[in-house]
Amino acid sequence: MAPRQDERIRLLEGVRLFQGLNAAELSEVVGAAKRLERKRNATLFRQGQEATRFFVVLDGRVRISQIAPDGHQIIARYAGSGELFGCVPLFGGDAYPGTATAVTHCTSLSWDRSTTARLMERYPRVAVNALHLLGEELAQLRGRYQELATQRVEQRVARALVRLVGQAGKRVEEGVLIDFPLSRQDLAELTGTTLHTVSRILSAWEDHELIASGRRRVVIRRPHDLVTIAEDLGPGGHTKT
Amino acid sequence: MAPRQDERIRLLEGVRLFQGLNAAELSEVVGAAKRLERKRNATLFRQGQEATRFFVVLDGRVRISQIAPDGHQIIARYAGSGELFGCVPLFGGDAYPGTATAVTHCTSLSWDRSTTARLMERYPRVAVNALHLLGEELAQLRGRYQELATQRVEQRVARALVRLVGQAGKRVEEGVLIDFPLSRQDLAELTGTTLHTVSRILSAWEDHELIASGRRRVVIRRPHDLVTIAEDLGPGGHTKT
DNA sequence: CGGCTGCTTGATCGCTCTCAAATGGGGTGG
DNA sequence: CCACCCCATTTGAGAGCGATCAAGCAGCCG
Repeated sequence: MAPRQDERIRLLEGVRLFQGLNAAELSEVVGAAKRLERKRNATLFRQGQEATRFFVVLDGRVRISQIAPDGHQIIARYAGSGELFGCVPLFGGDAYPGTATAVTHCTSLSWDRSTTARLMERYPRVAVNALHLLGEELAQLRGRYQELATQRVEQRVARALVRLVGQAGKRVEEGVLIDFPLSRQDLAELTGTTLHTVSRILSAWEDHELIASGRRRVVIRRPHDLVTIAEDLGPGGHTKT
Repeated sequence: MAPRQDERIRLLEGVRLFQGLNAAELSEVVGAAKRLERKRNATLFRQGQEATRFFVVLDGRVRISQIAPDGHQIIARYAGSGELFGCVPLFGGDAYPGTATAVTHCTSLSWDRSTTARLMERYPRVAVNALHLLGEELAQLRGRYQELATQRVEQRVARALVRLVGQAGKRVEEGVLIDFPLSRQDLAELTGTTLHTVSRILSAWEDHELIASGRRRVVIRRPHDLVTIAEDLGPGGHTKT
């Protein structure tokens, strides 16, 4: 196999949507894709735009946010390497429900609507994979929904950070760094609260040396204790020490 | 075609998961299904159980609820005729994420895991339909998530009722009745609040003759005004008259 | 070095939860 | 058919979480 092709295949190696396809098929899939590079803070697509393509992150991180008619904005999720976003064309939707922004410099592959349809038709395995991935996303969202409906802000922020550690945690000497720019405002939009409340919570945690944070930067110094806060059950005893 | 077969097909006529299948195929699908009848308040499956089957509602209404470790319960949704529930086997999940309860006497069809897989393999159209339906559910949930994150309780309750009117609204002389037993507690679990708060809100609406309600019963007398409350933007002016 | 953007912190308000108790409608069993 | 009891609902009082309003501060980039 040509080294050129080999390299191309490697791009999609970790992408679960294409799991089960062989080298030749993967190569074909990559061939049909458009590679896109975006620098930090650039927009990939906007909420309400016609959904012409769906994307896979190759490198970097992308923020998916939604804005309500009343101006309130929320962050639906962050997508990192190997993850899908803008999957509307996969299931025949019309417009993108959110806006995708590059949080770091990032590269992605994307396919247009008809190519997407053709791929799923030719390789039913892709459709099944898509079904699985969508199912997982649904499960995730259900969990977050329940969280939002039943838990206090502090707990929600803790959980959000725990999830982010899983997605983008990087060991540094102080602890575990969330490896992309993350402001208080971002955390607020991720957990359904205000930047003021997030700031107060992080300040309190900083006092307890649970985290170390700065401008758009969060390091978890004692992940285990954060998990404890995240999982703390019931409105009973809020033992914070 | 035998009238027997004809009748069986009719069962799945409105079910979008099987859209595109011809009569013979539909008949086969029905043949592989297990018919299940449950009376009011009976359980179809419980949260955490191994997900062995997936279901389609033929008649009646089913409540899907989730309970958190801390005891807080939420209602994920209500499923009516033609809708799917317990779709975990469709996308290879493990256990049911919620509990399904018959809210009214109801009948359903269900298929086991292997039959499901076989159906999707034999009729790729079914897999694609499933993808579409799941996509819609995801979009719905995203909307409700944003709602929960950004709106006041009164607005959320109004929206929940508006949705329920769409799903189960029935014209009666006073207005539009939500056509299944619906308690204050149910509405609270549907909107992420408490039954007390819901009770107060409904009482206020009742005073304004916007609704008429009773024990597990809600009639919307002025749907248009309810929609106004539901869509009322911004924290600006809460003009309630 | 200057201005912008993100962060902190105080003060206050009010929505909503919590706790408590009373009321009443409806279904059930005798 | 009636009486009783259970359960849904209502309503009050009070507390508190978190939003809102309002400044001031400090990195960082240009």
